[in-house]
Amino acid sequence: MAQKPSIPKGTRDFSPSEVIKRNYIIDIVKTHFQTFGFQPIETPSFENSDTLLGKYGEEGDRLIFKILNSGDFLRKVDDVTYSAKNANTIAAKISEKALRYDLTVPFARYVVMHQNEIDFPFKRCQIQPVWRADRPQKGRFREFYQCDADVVGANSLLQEVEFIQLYDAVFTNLKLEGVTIKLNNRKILAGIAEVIGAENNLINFTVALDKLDKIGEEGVKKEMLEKGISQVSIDKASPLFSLSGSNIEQLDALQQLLASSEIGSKGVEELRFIFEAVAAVGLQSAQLAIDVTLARGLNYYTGAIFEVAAPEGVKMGSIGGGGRYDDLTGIFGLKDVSGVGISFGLDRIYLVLEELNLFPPAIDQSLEVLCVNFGSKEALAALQLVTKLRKSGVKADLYPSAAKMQKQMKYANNRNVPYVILIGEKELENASFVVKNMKEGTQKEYNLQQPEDFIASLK
RNA sequence: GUGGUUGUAGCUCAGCUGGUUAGAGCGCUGGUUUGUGGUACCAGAAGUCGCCGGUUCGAACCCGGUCUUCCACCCCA
Repeated sequence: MAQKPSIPKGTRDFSPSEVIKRNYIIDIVKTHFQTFGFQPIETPSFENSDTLLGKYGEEGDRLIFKILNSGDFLRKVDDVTYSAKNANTIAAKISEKALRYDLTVPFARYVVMHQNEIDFPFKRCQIQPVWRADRPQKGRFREFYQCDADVVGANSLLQEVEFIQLYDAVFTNLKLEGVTIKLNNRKILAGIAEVIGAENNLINFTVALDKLDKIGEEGVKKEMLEKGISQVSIDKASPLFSLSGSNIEQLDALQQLLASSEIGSKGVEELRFIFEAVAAVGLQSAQLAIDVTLARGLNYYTGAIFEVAAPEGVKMGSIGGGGRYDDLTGIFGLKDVSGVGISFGLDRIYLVLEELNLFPPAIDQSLEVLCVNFGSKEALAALQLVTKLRKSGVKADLYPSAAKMQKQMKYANNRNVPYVILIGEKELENASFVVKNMKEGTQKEYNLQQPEDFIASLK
């Protein structure tokens, strides 16, 4: 080992306690996915490049990890292409596969490929890693997990309501209180653009609007001007910046503002339905808030747009997001299939739970009982006891060597083991075993033939 | 992809304008205590100063490159 080994930037190793905590989150997410009726699927880590490229915009294409072809791939590149030194052109020749960038596009591909086996509406969930050649920051990695739930083939707005409930159920179960589910509708954005006369500049308009909480009203207006939106249009959009009051009040204000726009009115109507339905079923711990500045990946959303913000005071980007896309599978040739879905950002939820100290206290308790090893004869009796404990479902272990007692006790202490069992010469003679409660420092003796008494005390 | 920032013992960090054998706390190992951890006291081990190159009599410190960390853009989970 001449050189210290390392891992690529933006990737991480997970230690035992980290894996346990990640699994804790995954288990909760998975449980609720299932109780809401979603069926799990998995797709390959890498796809054909043409499945992914062009689906996330120019910016997205740049962030897709491309996989080099096998063999003597440079042979396929002719001299003209080679000497032109255009990375994209050459990449297309030497790379035909790429790591998946999210779970939604592979899912769309899956639906199209399996359309004849699927019973629609199809509710699927998927928990797998994705990769992005992004520049890492806190909460931004190049390899991270997404937990997605989507429905295809159902136009009803009840789906949107259900996803809000799903978010609420998961975050409530995780004890993460005070998350805000922000809600918007693409139709409202389109309506606003129409009303102010910027419909040809919709994307620039919404991208700028999306930055409101970051750069403020003046910043947004400045960016809109730079992006070619007229001062007249910007002035007309002014009421948006002063939108306030309850969700219903904001909806009323929007309704007035968008009265002349058919699509905008439709968006307000949809949003109102969702709010009223959610109010009727109630939420346990999450807040639902209308946010007209919410734009997100405008590439394919056509209706509702969701984003989940961590509780106030936690500095973290969104911990979940999603929306409706009326024609996602269209890009793969299957028309008129509506889809709506959400995603949980596992890695960010982990960081938030860690910051707020919300993991269950005993979560990293990988061992309940450790038997001290006093030597070959005693260890055999201890192993028999350990075997019985394990059969009863107790996480038990025997220290493998007759090391110094101090060392064994210290090991138990460091591993957070609540009970240590001692079977030495004395105990063997009495056919007993001593249990030390590591937290309280007390000891109790049990009959070696009747470990049930001890096991019962653990429950 | 653009601009900036960081890297010293297992961990968290000191290290003055470049000057002999690079320090602390925690952790680790051993001992006080050969059947008792977490507290206390004593002792000890442990670092190619991220990596490569340059300037210099001399570099952890200055310069260049590179990797990594974090931050602001971009974008996003």
